[in-house]
Parts: sequence; C-alpha cells; structure tokens
Amino acid sequence: MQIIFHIDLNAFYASAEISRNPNLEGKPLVISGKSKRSIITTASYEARKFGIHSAMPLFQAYKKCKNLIVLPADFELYHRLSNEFFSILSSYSEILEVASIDECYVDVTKVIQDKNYHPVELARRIQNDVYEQLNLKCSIGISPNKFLAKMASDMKKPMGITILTRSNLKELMWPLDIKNMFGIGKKTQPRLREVGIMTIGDIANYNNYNKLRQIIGKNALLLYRRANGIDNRVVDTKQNELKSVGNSITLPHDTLDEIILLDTLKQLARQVSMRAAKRNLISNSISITIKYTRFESVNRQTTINSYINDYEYILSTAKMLFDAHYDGRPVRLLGISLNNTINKKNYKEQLNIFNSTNDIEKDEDIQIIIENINNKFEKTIVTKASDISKKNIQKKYLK
DNA sequence: TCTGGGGTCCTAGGACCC
DNA sequence: TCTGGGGTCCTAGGACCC
Repeated sequence: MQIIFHIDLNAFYASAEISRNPNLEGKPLVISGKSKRSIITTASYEARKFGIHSAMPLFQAYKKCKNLIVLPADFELYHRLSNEFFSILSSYSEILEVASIDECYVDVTKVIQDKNYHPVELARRIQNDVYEQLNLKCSIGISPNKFLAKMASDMKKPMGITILTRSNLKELMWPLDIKNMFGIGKKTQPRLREVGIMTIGDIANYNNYNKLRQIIGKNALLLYRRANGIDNRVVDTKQNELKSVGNSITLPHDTLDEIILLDTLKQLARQVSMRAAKRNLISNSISITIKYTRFESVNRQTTINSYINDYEYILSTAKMLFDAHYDGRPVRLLGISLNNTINKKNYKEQLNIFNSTNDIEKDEDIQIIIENINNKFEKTIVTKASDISKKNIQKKYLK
C-alpha cells in the first residue's frame, strides 16, 4: 500500500512575514492591497481571532480590528521560501507534486520502508526540519491516497499531523459538512443541501447516488468514490510545469479612458512577458479578460503559429483581441494570459511534431513581428480585428 | 468607502479532416 | 432523391482552489 503525505504551510504569506520580522509575532496581521477594492489574501492566526479571514474585503476587516497591520504581498520572499520548503521535502522523497505555492503531495512509501520509520515519526521529522530551517509551521495529512491526505492535512492546524485511512474515515470525515469536501464549492453546496445531502457521509451513501448524479453530472462517481476513500491518482512529478502565466488588474475606478486602458494593457503585457521569461516559458495561445462589473466578464483567446513570450507580440495580440471584442462599457478589470505554456528547452521537441506547412506559417509570424517593430502592425491588427468582429456579429444574428 | 489575483480542470459546441 | 461518424483542435464559459 502507498503512503502519501499532503503537506501544507499554515497561513503561509502571513507566517512568511513574521518569519522575516519576528516583531510581528502575535499581532493581528493581514496580507492585502491597500485600495478600497482590496481583499485579504492571508490573515495571521491572531487576526483570525477577530473573525478576519482570506477573501474578506479590507474595509470589512478594518471594522473588525482597528489596529490591523496590513502588509502588501512580497512574492519574491514567498517564492523563495516556497522553493526552500519543497527542496527540504524532496530530500526525503523525490516523488513530490506541487499543488500550489504552499502545499504539495509527497509519496513517502519507499522512505518509510527503507528507513523503517513510523509514518508519524517521519512527519514529525519533516515538520521540525521545516520549522528549524525556515521558521514556518506546516500541517501534514498521512493517507493511502491524495484525496484523503488532502482532507487530513486540513483537520489539525497549525503543526498538525493526522492519519486518515479507510478504517477511520467514518469517524473523522463522514460527519463533516459538505463545505469541507475538496472539490465541492459555493455553487454546488446549496444545490446538494436542497436534496438533503448535508455531510460527506451523505455523499458516500449509495442511497443518495442518483440525486448526486442529477446535480453534479459525470463528476458524481468521482466524488462518491472519494467520499468513500477511493482515489487512484498518483503523485505526479510531471504536473510541476506551469500551464499558464497571467496577470490582471482591477482598476481603482471603472473607466472608459482609452489612455488608461492602453497603459494597463502595456503594464500587463510587460508583467506577463517578464514572468514567462523568468521561468523560461513560451506560449502559442494568448488570452485577455475584460471585466465590466463584478459579475460580468469575457475571456477572448487566440492561438498563434509560434511560441513566444516577448512584450511586443503579447501587447499587439492583446490589443487586437481588445479592439475586436470590447463592447464600449466602463471597464473594471483587464487581464492578459499566456496559455498552453511550454518550457523553451522543450520547444525543439514541439517543433518536430509540426509538419512542413507550419514552418511557412512561422515565417509569416516572424514577418508580422518585424512589421510590428516598424509600427505597421497596428494597421494589420485593425483589419484582422474588424474581420473578427464581423464574424462574431454574423454568428450572433444569422442564427 | 463597498469583494483580488494567481491558477487548474472540465464541458460543450463548432470547424475541419478523413 | 438529400447529408455518416470518428477524431482532433480551438474557443468560451464555468466551477473550484489557494
């Protein structure tokens, strides 16, 4: 049988700040932007005592705690600590799958066999190592599969260790409310409650399966199996390459100002280009997001014939998409993403898949880049953009 | 004064090819 | 007379997670 750890850094961003500046220890602290529209990214445990939690608007948090300390996110620090965290863990087992900046799955089956550790003993060693080297606390879930490990690491925080297996999941997991089940979010919860599915045990109960199937569809089987402790996914080290790189900005005020919109696109293109280049990633698919209100947004995407990450190309493509699809209303948020990213070093392999006609198309792309540098690209874009608009209008009205 | 920003995965429909 | 079926790629939207 496999032994999987799910390891999660507790209140990571806030803890990282405390680790850097111990004077913050024991103080109500949040990581957040400082504009009227900002929301809390992470709250320290002290701040949580005031009822402050992540995703809460900053103005509400201030109401709950007058002397709240607000720090901006320092992603350089977090990424550095995150990398060190993963590197400590991989000294125990190379079979490590990064799930997010502050959590991962580790397959420790072999270490436990080889060193004859009890799983809890290994977990303690890892926790102590991370705490001594980084001054960060983590929680560990110990289970025979990824789903149970993930559920387990959530049960005791901070510095918790929880064993969750098919023999104790009835006591530990089934009584929990469905909101605690990984994979069931805000939209699905009320729909399940309506038909009387209130706990994870209810999801695991075969008598409810038809109701579950009606609400969730194809995914019902997956959730039913997981609620029963069955999950065959392996810890996959290949998952660790980023598949997209994007940035977005919520503007301080909704705006129609073309200069602000263009400047924002430029800023986003620069950020995306720099971040992709830093990670050596290139992409053949660029998308933009335009948000008009909190609830209304559109995404538009286009695939190009070469893999790139340069500022000029990203900006021109984003502008082309914007011009083609912007409907003239005040804009709340703009975003640019590179999708389908691959590492530059794998580009050659990718090229081998291309057939010969694509090489010609690639040349056309290079031509377009040159035109763009000569500032002729805007013209090309306008034509292309209006073509797209026409197509869309036709799609809309000819049906 | 009034809810962010970074991601992943899945589904469904249309276009296109054979 | 009257329009397949399977596979793949692309796009858009939605749900979810941290």
